[in-house]
Formats: sequence, structure tokens, C-alpha cells
Amino acid sequence: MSSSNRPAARRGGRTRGGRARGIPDATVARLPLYLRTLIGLNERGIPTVSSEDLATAAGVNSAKLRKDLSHLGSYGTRGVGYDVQYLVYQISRELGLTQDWAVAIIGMGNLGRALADYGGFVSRGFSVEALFDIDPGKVGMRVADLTIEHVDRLEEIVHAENIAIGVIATPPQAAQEVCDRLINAGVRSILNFAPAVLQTPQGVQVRKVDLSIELQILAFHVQRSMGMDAVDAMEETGGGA
Amino acid sequence: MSSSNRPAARRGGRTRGGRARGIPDATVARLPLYLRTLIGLNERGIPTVSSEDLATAAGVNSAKLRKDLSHLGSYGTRGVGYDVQYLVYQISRELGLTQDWAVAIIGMGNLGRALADYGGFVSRGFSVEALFDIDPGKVGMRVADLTIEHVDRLEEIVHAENIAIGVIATPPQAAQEVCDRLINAGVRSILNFAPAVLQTPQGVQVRKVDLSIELQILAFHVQRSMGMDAVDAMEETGGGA
DNA sequence: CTTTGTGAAACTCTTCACAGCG
DNA sequence: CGCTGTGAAGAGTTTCACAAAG
Repeated sequence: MSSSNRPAARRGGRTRGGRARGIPDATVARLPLYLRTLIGLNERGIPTVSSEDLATAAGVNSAKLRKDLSHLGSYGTRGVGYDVQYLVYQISRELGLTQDWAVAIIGMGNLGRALADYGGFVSRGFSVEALFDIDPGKVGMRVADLTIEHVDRLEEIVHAENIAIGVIATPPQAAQEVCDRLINAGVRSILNFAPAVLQTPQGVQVRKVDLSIELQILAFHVQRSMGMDAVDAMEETGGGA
Repeated sequence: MSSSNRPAARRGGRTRGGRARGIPDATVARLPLYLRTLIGLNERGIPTVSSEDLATAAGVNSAKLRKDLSHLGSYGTRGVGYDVQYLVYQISRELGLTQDWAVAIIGMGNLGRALADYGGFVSRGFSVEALFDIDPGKVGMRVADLTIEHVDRLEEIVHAENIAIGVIATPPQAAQEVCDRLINAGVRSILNFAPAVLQTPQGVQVRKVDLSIELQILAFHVQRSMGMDAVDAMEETGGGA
């Protein structure tokens, strides 16, 4: 469409008024992993950790870890490592987890209910404040200490509860409409579990969690590893045409 | 550890005996998305589609789509576009979806049960063949036409049912052990829903789906977009210490 | 004339390797 | 010394822009 020759349109708010921070997306995506690992170390009473050890525990390479952390500032001590608690705090702050964000879940099928019940699915920083479904039979039911509301009340409740993040767990046909309504109500961050591509205006962050896509990526690799052993011939002859 | 100066160790089986295929990881990760989009077009009776239209529907840019598809071969017709059904078949074949892979789910909590019940969470190409839990109270229960087995029988049943993919939906403490046992039983592809880093030997594919990580990434962006409006000052003063 | 397929350029991310600090 | 923080090199990915095909 018209988006052919737009000049790149920087994702993620690169620079800004004051100091230009601009943490790379790839780094942001790993910070939660470091945070979880550090919280584990802290619970085990470990006060400091080297980049090498933290990297191993988080499953990444140590140079990458150091470069990632360097984007937050110089929080390490040469010859020693990183102070675990201090780093927990700094990463939490960077991720915006020093305050709680209100979350709404839309779609109370199996998955939506599992998400709502999964109380511990968020250590801290989030609070599920509203649940929605379109089925009048479900409206009024209580799940995880909340009453399921009809999706017609979405805008109203998003405003009242100051919802910052919407989690879409509806069937795929309903996902785009729910998404539009969330955006209309002012939500700018959406976690989408529905197997559907959401069209959103610029400035809205969408992350998707898609079981069948993950499985299909795995299937590709399964097929590959099978090829190593035996299936080679099948492929070479055109396999099943 | 010892993984410091290993020479890169190529992920994903780059070249092989015959022709070197080597589809980039980034492309593999998008193929399922194209596949789903194409299936939708096919169901609506659309016989051919241009890269521009398919890209828009899949939410990517058309040059990227063309380059991705070019890794599979030259399946388009210049001046016309791509034959929808033919492309569905080619992508399915490339992803290894022309046959069914047996899947086991370990951990029958809320999430595990939702996954097992989510019959349609896989269009085709997969078949959930076994469910496991460690809780004797759950063993024997029927979920989604299957009987929950005790996790002690994992190896036995993985062999008997020829399980290709393991889905870990246990609490995080149990994840590594389950993972080890799956690998020991010969499973080389794992989808991990537990919020834990899995240590695996080379050659094992792990994909993780992690709700709290996704939310935390969103929180970062929420905080960012807040900064645009008002919260700027809070940050500058050290916010909430 | 339309649309693919693709070199080449641009950009992002990862890894190396080491200066420099504690 | 040991370990961080980082320039520079390398790898991977995206985008551009256009020649060639239908």
C-alpha cells in the first residue's frame, strides 16, 4: 500500500529529548531473562556474580550479556562482577517494573482462564484487573477473584481501571475487533494469543504468542534432524509428489 | 564454562550432503505465518496472490516476503503472483507438515490442560499422543481423549508412541529434569512453557514461550510511551527510590 | 505493464579481543 | 592479577531498486 517509501520510521522510540538512551530491541527482549536469573541468585543468597556465571545461568554468551548490561549503565565492578540486588533493581527500573501495570484479559476460554488463574505468571509489576468475554453464559462467573464482564463494557472498564496492557485470548475471528477496541480505549500494548495477524496503527506495541507457529518451527527442525539419519532418500526423490 | 572459544558451532544444520539449502532462521520463523495467511486466502477461494497483498495480510513488507519465498525456490509467476494452493503445499512440505508429528505434554496444571484441550491449536501436522503429570491424583484422569500418565512412564511411552516433540508445562523447578528425561528418551525438539532456562546439549532444539517475559517487554514499551506524555520528570529524578 | 527474484546497500545484532579499572 | 566495558570485525537480516520474465 502507501507504506512503500516511508523512510524507515524507527521502532521503539530511539532517541528523545534529553540523553539518547536507545536500548536495542534485542537487549530489551533479554533483560527479563537476566532479571529472572538474578532473582534466582538473590534467593539463593548470592551477593555478586560475574558476567561469565550470569551468562551461563541465563543461557547466553558472556560478551553479549556484558554488552546488554552496558546499555543500562556501568553497574559492574571490574575484577569483581555485578552486585545481584543492585542489578535486580536497575533492570526492574529499566523495564518499568517498579510500579504495577493493570492488565485485562479478553476471552475466557481454556487459555484465558488458565492465564487468569496463573497468578504467579507474573512475579511482580503486573496485576490482572479485568476479565472479559462475549458469551453471556460466562459473564458474571468468577475467575481468579474477578468477575467476568461482558466485552461491551470494555472501553468503560479500561478507563476506570486504567488498563495499560490488553491480553487477547479470543478465537482468531474476534481478535482484530477486540484489538481495535482496546486501542480505541487507549491501550497501547497488547499481548496476542489468538492465531491472527493484528493490524495496528504506529505506536501500538503488539507481541504475539503463537503455539502453532512455535510447533511448526520445531517441526522444521525435527524434519531436518530426521534427514540426518534416514529420511534423506525421501527428500531427494521429491517426497510424496 | 568451556564454551568460550568454540568456533560458532552453526545452529540449525546449515549445509549438508547434497545441495546446500540453508534457509535462514528468520525466514523459517515466518513461514508458518505465511502458511496460515495462505490457508485463509484459500478458504476464501482466492486462487493467486501477489507478494504485496500476501505481505500486507501477513503483516510484513513485500520485499521480505519475496526474499523469504525465494529461499524455497521460484514458485511465483512474474506479472501474476503466487498460486495459493501450490504455495500452501510447498511451505507445508518445507516445514515438515505433510506428515504428523507425535507430541507429548508434560505437566497437567491449568496451562497443560488448556494446551491439551486446545484441539485446534494445531491445524495439521501434529497429534497430541501422551499427557504426563507427577501428581498421582491426576494420573488416570482423562483429558482431551487421553489418559494422564505418571511421568515415571515418560521414557517408555515416548518410545512406544514415537514422540517427536515434547511440550513442557510443568512448574519451573521440574522443567530441567523433565527436559533431561525427554532428551534421554530421544526427543530432539522441545517447546518450553516453564519460566526456566533449559540447559541442553547441541542438536536439541528448544523454543520457549514465556508469558512473563512477553509482559515485561511490553512493560518497557508502556513505560516508554508514558514518558512521552508525562512521566518524564519521575524518571529524571530517579523515580520511586 | 505487472510482478517476481535478487544483487547490493543499509542496518542490526553478535562475537572477538583487549585496554583499562579495581 | 580478574573482570568489566567497548571499539572493531563479523554475521545475519532487512530494505532498496531494478533487470528479467510473463
